[in-house]
Amino acid sequence: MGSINPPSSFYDSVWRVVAQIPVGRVTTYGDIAAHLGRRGAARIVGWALKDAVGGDLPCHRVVNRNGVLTGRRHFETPHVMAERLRSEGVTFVAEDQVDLDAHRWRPGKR
DNA sequence: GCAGTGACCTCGT
DNA sequence: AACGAGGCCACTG
Repeated sequence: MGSINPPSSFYDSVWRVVAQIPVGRVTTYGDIAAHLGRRGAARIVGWALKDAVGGDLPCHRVVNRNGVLTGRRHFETPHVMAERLRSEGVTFVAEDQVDLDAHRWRPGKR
């Protein structure tokens, strides 16, 4: 807050929202896209995260509508995503599926 | 400027 | 209920 910067592109907006995800919480692509005003841009969110893998953005806290770690295969190693979420206290209902009902976070709430 | 891509979502059968 | 196909939008070559 305080200093706001105009988003250079849609990616910047996504990265900004993802960077505000608290620890131990997860969000979905559709929620981010909807928060940005683009419901059909859910795929673009994934693209932005792909460019953010290896950066300082908690891309592992973004899951699909089912809570499945769809992007784990794009990480350095497939198990990194789940390991990180578990390390933050996120519960799993399956090997590659997190409990959305327990850690669902919505953008804008910081 | 055109075409291809893709870590999704929704609808139809 | 489960499976398949299409649509959508923004970025890169």
